[in-house]
Amino acid sequence: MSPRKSVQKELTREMIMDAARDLFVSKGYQHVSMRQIAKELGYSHGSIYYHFKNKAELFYALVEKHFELLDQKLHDVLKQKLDQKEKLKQILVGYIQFGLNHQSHYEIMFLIKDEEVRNFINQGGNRSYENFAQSVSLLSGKELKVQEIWLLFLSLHGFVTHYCRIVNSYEEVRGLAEAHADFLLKSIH
Amino acid sequence: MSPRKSVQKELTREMIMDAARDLFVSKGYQHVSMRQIAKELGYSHGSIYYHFKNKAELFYALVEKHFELLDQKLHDVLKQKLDQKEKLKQILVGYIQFGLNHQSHYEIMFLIKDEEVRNFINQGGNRSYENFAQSVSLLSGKELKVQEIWLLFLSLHGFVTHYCRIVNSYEEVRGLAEAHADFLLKSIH
DNA sequence: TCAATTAATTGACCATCGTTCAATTAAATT
DNA sequence: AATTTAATTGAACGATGGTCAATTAATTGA
Repeated sequence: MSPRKSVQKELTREMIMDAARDLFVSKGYQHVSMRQIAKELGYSHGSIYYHFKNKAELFYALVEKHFELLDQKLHDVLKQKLDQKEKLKQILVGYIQFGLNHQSHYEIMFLIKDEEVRNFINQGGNRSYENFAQSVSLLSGKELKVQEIWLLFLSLHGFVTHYCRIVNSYEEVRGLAEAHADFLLKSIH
Repeated sequence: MSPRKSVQKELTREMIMDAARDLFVSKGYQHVSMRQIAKELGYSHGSIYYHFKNKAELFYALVEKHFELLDQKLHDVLKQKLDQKEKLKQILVGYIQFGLNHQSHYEIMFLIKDEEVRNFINQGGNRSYENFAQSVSLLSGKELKVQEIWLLFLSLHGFVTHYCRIVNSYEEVRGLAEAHADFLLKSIH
């Protein structure tokens, strides 16, 4: 009701991000409004603009955290006790798994074309891709052209893109995802 | 200015589609408004709703035609004088070419997640895919699992998806597209 | 301690969107 | 010529993302 609430009740970036995450994940970027997020929090929509420049920046703040998660996932696979061939497959499958279990964020990371959102991306995306590429290169056992790794990535990307929003979780396409990984690995062996 | 203009100046579905096509292709589905289309035509925005139920249906009317174009393209490749291996590659490359030279429509055909638009699709998309799959199967020379063809398609799809809107035409990535086709063909040979 | 300053929140406001629909007028039908 | 039908208009609706003066709490300094 009143401007400037007592300090215990002050809105924080974290509070906004928590509310926004749920909505974005369940409804997708386009179908969540700033007013909905504010309502969820019990604040006016204007207040969000005090903490985030606009909707795209708010979403990107969430996405950044998810890039870290993707990096973490890769790291986890690498330190598993598996032979190289197995690890390599795990990386590919793990990438698909990540994409399908964080659909709304994957959309923003790699799918959204909006100029606005576009401007925020790229740093995180490139870093994540570099990690991916280097790991594949190391584990493949043979000299791979950078181009080949890129094409491999695009092929994984196609799988995720297609099943994003068609499917509700990775589990629904686990078998096909593994087949896709095998299919692609044939190209580099 | 007046309702019900003289019959020579009557608005037609074709007129609307022509104006809309240009706008959609240059700006993308999301960034074209019904008012813009109407303005382009010199009519009020309401008039479009007399000819099309809504924006999604208008767009889908355009997309249907592009599916026919895609089918035509496939047909053209098939009747070329090439050995099977060459034809197969041409199909893959041709698919990418089509996607990148009709970006805004490709988006709707295979990328858009909006419920509204979703409902209109599928018939055309499935038929086109069936054509693609059957051709690949015929030309591959060996018994391919349906699953393999599907994964091949998803891999092509990833390429198109990524370069859609990053690039302005197929020409800019011709070399890479051909490399992608070669890369994928290694998986089924 | 209390005035001045700063920080956080509000909600009216703007321009835009897709869509609906009563009113209007030209064309077609009787 | 009267009536019916078909096509077009533009005001209106309920949304959207975003801005900003006004307001009030917290903080700072004298």
